[in-house]
Parts: sequence; C-alpha cells; structure tokens
Amino acid sequence: MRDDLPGRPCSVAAALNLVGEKWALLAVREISFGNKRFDVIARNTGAPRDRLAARLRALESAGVVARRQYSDHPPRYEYELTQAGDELRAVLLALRTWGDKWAVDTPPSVFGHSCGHDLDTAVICRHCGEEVRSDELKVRVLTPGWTRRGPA
Amino acid sequence: MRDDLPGRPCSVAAALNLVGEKWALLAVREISFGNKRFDVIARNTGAPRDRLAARLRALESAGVVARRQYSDHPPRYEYELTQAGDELRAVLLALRTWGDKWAVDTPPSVFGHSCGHDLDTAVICRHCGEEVRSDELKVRVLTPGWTRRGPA
DNA sequence: GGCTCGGGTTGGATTTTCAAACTTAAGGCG
DNA sequence: CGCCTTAAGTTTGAAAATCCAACCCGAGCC
Repeated sequence: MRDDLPGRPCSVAAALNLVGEKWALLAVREISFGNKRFDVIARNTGAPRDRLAARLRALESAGVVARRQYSDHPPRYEYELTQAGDELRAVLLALRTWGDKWAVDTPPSVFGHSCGHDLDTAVICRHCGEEVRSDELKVRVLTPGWTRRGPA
Repeated sequence: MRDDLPGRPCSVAAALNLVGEKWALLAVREISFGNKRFDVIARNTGAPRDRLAARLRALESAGVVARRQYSDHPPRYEYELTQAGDELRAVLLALRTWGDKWAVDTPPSVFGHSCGHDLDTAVICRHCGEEVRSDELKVRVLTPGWTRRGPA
C-alpha cells in the first residue's frame, strides 16, 4: 500500500492503511482467540488461502502479527499478535459492540467479562473517565499545509 | 455484498460487511466532522468519485447515512449520519487511538475533549467500568451448528 | 504405497478500483 | 448573450485485487 495517503492527514486513515484491507481484521480476531495456525485462521475467517497468506505477510511487515517457526522439516509456522496487534482488540471490541447492535438480528456470540456480566463496551476519555460524546470534541489539525476544505 | 458471511458467525464480520469496504469509514469520518457534501467528502477522503458514490449508496442502504435533498433543480443532496452512523464514532475513536500510537510517527490531529484535556480513549466494560483486558474474556458462541474448529 | 496434515503457491476468470473526462442544471459576471 | 463556476454525480478503459480450485512438498501414520 502506498505510504502517503490521499485526503486529510489522519491516523484513522493511517490505521486503515495497515489493517483495513479485506480479511485483515478477521485474521487478527482469530489470532486474538488463540488460533495461531494458517489452516484454522483460513477456515474460521472464510478467507481464500492466497489472500490470507498475503494479508498475514502484510500484517507481519506492519508489525501487527509475528510469524514463528514451530518446526523445521517441514517448516511450519504459527502466528501471534505483537503488542500493536493486541491493542487492536479495542478496535475489534468497538466493532463487535456496534455490529451486535446494528449489523445482526441477534448477537451470534457473547463475551463473558471477568466482572461477572456479559460484556458491553463504551469508549471513554482516559482523563475524565466519561464516555465520549460527539459534541464534546474539537479537532485540532496539526499538519501544516493541510488547509481545511469545507466546513468543520 | 453477500449476506451470509463465510467463516465464524460474528458481529465483527457482520459490521465489516457493512462498513469495511474501502473508503466507507473515511466517508463516515468526514460526515461526522460535519462535511455533508459529496465534493467535500471526496476531497477530504481522497476517494475516487465513482467509488465514493457507490459507498454512500451502500452506507445509505445499510442505514448508516441518510441522504437528504437540499435543492430541486438542480437536484442536490447532502449526507448525514443516522444513529447507527453516529455510533460508529466509537469505532473511529478506537481506530484513531490505535493509529496515533502504531500507524503514524506523530498524530496529525488531536481532539480536545470538553474535560479540558486532549482525548485519549480506552474501551471499558459498561457494567464494571474497568478497561477491558484480553485475558478477562470468555467467548460463548450462541449460533447452533457452528462447531468450533481449532482451539479457543 | 497411499492416506492425511500443514502451509502454503499457481493459474485463470471475475470484480474492484482507479483517474480523468464528461454530463446536467443552475447561478454569477460582464 | 457567452463563459466560468459549483455540485453531484456517470462514463470509460485500463490496472489491480479478489476468488476458487487445483497443485505442491515434506513428514508421519497405517
């Protein structure tokens, strides 16, 4: 993928540039479930094997997953999440919460949280602990040379 | 996009089926910034116009954005977020926080939060208020007929 | 010898994506 | 009037990504 993104300089765009390709986040989901092997990831995501191989290579060079050889002769590899990959869980959780509400009739699976309840997530501000609401944010663009086009 | 997804039944996959195509989330980002017009969204995302038109139609039929005519003769439309679209902000915030840390050298923009600090987000469990950690979750798959393949 | 397992690669058809040019319908300017 | 601009797309033709099925290779098993 190209490195200088078109449009507004934005870490959302930069993030999607790394993990926004088809199957990438589902591969991360499977690895986060502890499924480290190519075959299992392929079956559980439904991704074509060639695409999955390409994505895992891309995720590896993006620093999201690490590929570990667990056997010589024949060479066999498994995948695990780096710290960057592990922190993608927050994105997956937000997507899951949204998907449960807006993309499916009834949640196909539920996360039991250690607090004893089923998980329902919110995104909060670390400083004040409050859930983030749309009208409470003011964007400051720090990139010189980016002239805002259009309102807001 | 096809409606019966391959692989593990999962609301992350279902969510990505609706908003995971290229440019979709960036279009939502722009609309969430108050940029309602096609031209502005096209410039600020960098998306090709034909793709953007197709995405906005898809997002509309997914119930994420609404298209409103603001002029007859010539017909002109603008876009706004539905409640579903608005709630995608949680996903965008999680992606932004991740991207700021892992996808760019230095954040190209910052959100000032109404609490007085710059925004830094965390994903918490609504029940206990604690930040969600990977090892605290137990998946329960509710879909009958889905036999777990591979560990976890 | 022939089966399976694991982690891919290869080939060829199908879809998507892309950038640039074009369309349509006003409105403004001189 | 003629010409430029704004707005929201559509069209075109070529390039790139995706998909699926089949193949490969080296073990280990029966």
